[in-house]
Amino acid sequence: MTSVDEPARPNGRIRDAARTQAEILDVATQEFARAGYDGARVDEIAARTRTTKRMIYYYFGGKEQLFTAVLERAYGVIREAEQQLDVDHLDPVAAIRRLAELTFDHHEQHPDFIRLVSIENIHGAEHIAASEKLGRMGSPALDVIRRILAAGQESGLFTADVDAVDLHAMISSFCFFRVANRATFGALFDRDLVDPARREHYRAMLGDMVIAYLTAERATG
Amino acid sequence: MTSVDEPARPNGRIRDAARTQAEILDVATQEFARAGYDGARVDEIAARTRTTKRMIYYYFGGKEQLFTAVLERAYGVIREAEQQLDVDHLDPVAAIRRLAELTFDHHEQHPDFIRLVSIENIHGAEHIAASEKLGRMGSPALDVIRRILAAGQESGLFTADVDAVDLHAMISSFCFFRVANRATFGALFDRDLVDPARREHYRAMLGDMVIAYLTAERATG
DNA sequence: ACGCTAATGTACGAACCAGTACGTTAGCTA
DNA sequence: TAGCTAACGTACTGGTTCGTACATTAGCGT
Repeated sequence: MTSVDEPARPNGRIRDAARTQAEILDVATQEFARAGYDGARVDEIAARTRTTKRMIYYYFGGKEQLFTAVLERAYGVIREAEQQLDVDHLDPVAAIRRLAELTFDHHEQHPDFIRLVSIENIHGAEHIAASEKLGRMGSPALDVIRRILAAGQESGLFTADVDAVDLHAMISSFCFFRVANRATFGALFDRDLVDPARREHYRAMLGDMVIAYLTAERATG
Repeated sequence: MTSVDEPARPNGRIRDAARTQAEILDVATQEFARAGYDGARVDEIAARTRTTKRMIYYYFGGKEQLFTAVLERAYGVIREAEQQLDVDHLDPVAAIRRLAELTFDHHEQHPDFIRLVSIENIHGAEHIAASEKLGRMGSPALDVIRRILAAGQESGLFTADVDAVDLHAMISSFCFFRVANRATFGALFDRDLVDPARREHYRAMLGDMVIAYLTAERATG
């Protein structure tokens, strides 16, 4: 199951704080995403690591703090992906489409992240509030949107009355819904929103939607 | 707290199966929405009704079936609202906007419903799968969208390559996200998506987005 | 008025689960 | 190589929580 990458030590345990912590976080991410906060079992997380429950409390303090740490890491990943984005050489329309597609791709590739965010919302974002790290963590995507939006609006190409935060909400909502509500939507409407065969269709649909909204002809007033 | 609407019977308990069941469903809806499926407490639900835990098991069988019953009722409410919709006298553009606004309003007015759906998605829609009622329950909104879309596409007014299910997903995603992710979005970006002061702005934004997408000028292909 | 059953209440049990007290050892440092 | 401490393991507990066995009664039908 797990790839053998530890130096073949005959029997005794190997001490590696960093690896133990990372392993706990990996398994905890899966377990929380699988069952929700209250449905997740600390014992189950421990059982699926090479260490014991004792270490979860040793390193993280408790179930609440463990979930917070899981969230912090998950948000860190998307922030990193956003930082890779380089659209300064593109015109506003292409740049927005590129940004939307990056969000689309990331959400699709990280369904566990989506589930964690859904779970955190059920609990009123109390873990985000309790985390210093998440408060400080800005959003590179927002900065990018701000720049693109300014350029597009100044040139008269973008006619919509939105700011960066609202546009980010619009893009995220489509990407998020598709992954988060896959189960109920599929059960009720018999359509798998994450079917690979429909992936390009939805990816284009998102871009078309955002561009159409931003560039639509509007009554002057 | 609760309005006094029972016939002032001096002391003894009053037997009313329908009222007892309805009361259990009301409280269970709140409790599940508050804490999630596993976070919800059967004892807590019982304590907040005028009956006892025994009756929950008597009428519903167990926690799982209770949650299923809660979901069935919640979906029933939105289906009913959708059936009130009458847009046959409107042109396609106005009709779509009306439909989008109805979805927007219903989502905003029923945050508990949104939370229940989020919770159900965390659990892979297993309760919907277990419910016969929810399988049979169609979607009036989908029928309406189908009719509007056909009219709009035939007249050449709508240029987008979407069917009713996809358009429903697009509209829902914006309405759903705004309510479902209010907590995390607010915590991270310091913007309350459900702030009443911004309500009209987002309502218009949704309509503009959908209309712009449907009517955008497209390269003929 | 009488009995029958749906409806209701009480008290309890068994399993589960987060968290901890206590004991052990790897491996670095002087 | 002695000793020190961070890293780790085992075994347990106390409270919680779903579910049920058993007892009771309201109120309808006849």
